[in-house]
Amino acid sequence: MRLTDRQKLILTLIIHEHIQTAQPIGSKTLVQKYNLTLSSATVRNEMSVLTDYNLLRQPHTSAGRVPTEEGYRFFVGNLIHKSALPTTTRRTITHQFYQSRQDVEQWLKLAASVLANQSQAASLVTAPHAEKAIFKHLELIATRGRQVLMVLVLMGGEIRQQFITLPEPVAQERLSEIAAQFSNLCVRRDADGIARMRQHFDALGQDILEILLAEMTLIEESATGEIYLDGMTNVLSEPEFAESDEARQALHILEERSLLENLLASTMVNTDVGGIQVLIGGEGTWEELRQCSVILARYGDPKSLTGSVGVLGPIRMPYDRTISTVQFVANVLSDLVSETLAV
Amino acid sequence: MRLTDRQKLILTLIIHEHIQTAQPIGSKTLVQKYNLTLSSATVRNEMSVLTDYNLLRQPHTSAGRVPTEEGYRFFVGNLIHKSALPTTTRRTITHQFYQSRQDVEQWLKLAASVLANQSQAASLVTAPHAEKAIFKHLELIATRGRQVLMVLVLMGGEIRQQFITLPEPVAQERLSEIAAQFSNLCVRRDADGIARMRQHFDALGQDILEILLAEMTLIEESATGEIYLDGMTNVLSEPEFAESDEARQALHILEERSLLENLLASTMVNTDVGGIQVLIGGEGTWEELRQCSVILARYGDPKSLTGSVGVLGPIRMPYDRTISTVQFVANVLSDLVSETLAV
DNA sequence: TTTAGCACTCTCAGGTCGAGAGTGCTAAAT
DNA sequence: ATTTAGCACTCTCGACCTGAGAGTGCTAAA
Repeated sequence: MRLTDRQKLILTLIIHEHIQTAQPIGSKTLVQKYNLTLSSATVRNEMSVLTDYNLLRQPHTSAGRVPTEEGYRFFVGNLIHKSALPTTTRRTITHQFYQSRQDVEQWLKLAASVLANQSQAASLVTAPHAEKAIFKHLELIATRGRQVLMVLVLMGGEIRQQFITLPEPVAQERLSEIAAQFSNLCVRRDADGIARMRQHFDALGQDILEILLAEMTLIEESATGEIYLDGMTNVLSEPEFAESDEARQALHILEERSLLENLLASTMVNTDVGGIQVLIGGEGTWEELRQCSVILARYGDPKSLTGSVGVLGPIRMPYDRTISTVQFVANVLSDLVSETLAV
Repeated sequence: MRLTDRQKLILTLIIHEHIQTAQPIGSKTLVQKYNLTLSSATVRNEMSVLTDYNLLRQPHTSAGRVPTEEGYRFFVGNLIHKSALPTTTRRTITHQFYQSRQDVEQWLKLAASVLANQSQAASLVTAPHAEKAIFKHLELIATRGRQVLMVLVLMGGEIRQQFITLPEPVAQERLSEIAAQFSNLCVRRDADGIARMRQHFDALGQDILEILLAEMTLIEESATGEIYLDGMTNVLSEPEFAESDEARQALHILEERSLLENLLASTMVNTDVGGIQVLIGGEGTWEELRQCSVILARYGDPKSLTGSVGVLGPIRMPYDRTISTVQFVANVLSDLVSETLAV
């Protein structure tokens, strides 16, 4: 599909205008508003062509034109000029990160909050997660009776805590001893590697080893880390969701962890760190997202820890700005992660 | 305000019917539907009285009656018969808890999910939190360079992790030594107690001690632990929120952590473990919740760890069932917490 | 005290109507 | 070969009207 420059201009203007007003745009309005040196009739003809190409659509005969999903896709793919985020915005964001508590959880929450505010849409951020779980450190803390708190630290900084119940009460000194043994023998090993160390431990140690293995397998199997959401109410205030329950459906995806993981997994599979994915109107696969667009980026260290960050908003979304924002936040997170967490 | 039995019956029936239909209820409908041995005229007279008492309201002259907030309050305060939750439901819930992973975080998520499903409303659950932070265990794990991962365990099982930056790189053995020193000297002490141990530590130890103190103070100052939410989309599907943005406002409270903490703090202040608070229509204080009711209970061990659990739904809510559910989930959590976490 | 009867009120769904915005087509102008 | 003016046509949207239906309050009788 080859468009003339004028057609591209008109498509761009219509999208631009529609994003602001949420209304169908007519030929006359367009000419007036942008002082085009064209008559409305000419614009009408071009619009007609764009409609044939399925880039524009009329809600009904004799209303203005509205971009189709394909229109948006063409726009995002070919016409968008990747504007860098204004320096002031970038400074504001960076500032917030560097003055927050030095804590991964805080950073992720902050990233979600910043994205939600900047884009006025719902944001989602997943914790950095390694494909392979590599052991770093184990801690066992007696609580009472046979209950023991197990804290497992992986290379890269992922931490999991869990209460386990031992066959019989064990003194704290004994637990610390075993934990130290693990931390010495198993550091930098994966689940298989740890399994092979089995004979170095006594009965109690072996019990704990089994639990540890189960836990590490569990971590590896989960496709993504913890998921942080923010700004869901932003989406609700968009006019296109005023009275249908389309918004409810879209937000439902965010709430249902398993759906969300699917979405992330299938979208991120081809995306490298630094890359960005734009999913417009569900792309035929996600029925519930027919009215929504999702912009996702990957952050972290490609070889070890990666996570996703993105926003979900109405199709009618300021793509250039939002894409820049998502990308910028992903970069900031990448920096923070590689500074503090890298293996 | 003294009501006759018949007035109480009529009020109860109207509330009951309105909760199901979300419509104003007329005298004739009421008589038919519930086979009352009364004429509609009599019911009309009684309705008129209840309207004078400000327990009922007419959306407009010559529509049926709708309960007022006060009506709901009277109902919840005086007329409700606390029905125990059906045994099967209780078993289902208990079952889910006892077959989940033994992990506080899992339990809280599960509690939120169960409540949201059972009540078809939004649910909120806060992590158990002690008024006084009492030290139990410290762990220091070298990551790289001067970055150290600090894991702090409090009596009661609250865990906080944080990256700290030391003035210079320190070997893991040295860190473990210091951590062990803390765990020995400071166990069962509060922030003040730890501060008094300052002279027992060397320079590095004192640096860490300061960070530790700051962290403990921070924990104490935060009124509640982590907050888990679920089922926000349930609220959106209620007919009264179909086309206004009242729902958005209400859900906004759930998203804005600080607002939510206020709500919890001011509501829970008079509530003991085992007790329950019902906040109907914002009670004049919470403008955004004018259309909503919040039901909250406290769980945990009154002397050490407590948290809140509750739901937020439309005013038009099946109070008896929802209250039972919230109370039941609170009890289950109390049991779990006192079994595994108690000091 | 309760109830039958009745006049009255108000909403809601449906229908009609004109204004306004926008289109596509045609024929003239560039 | 494009571009543009002109015009007939289409469709929505809000305003307005209308009648059916539901519900009320009051009065007088049971």
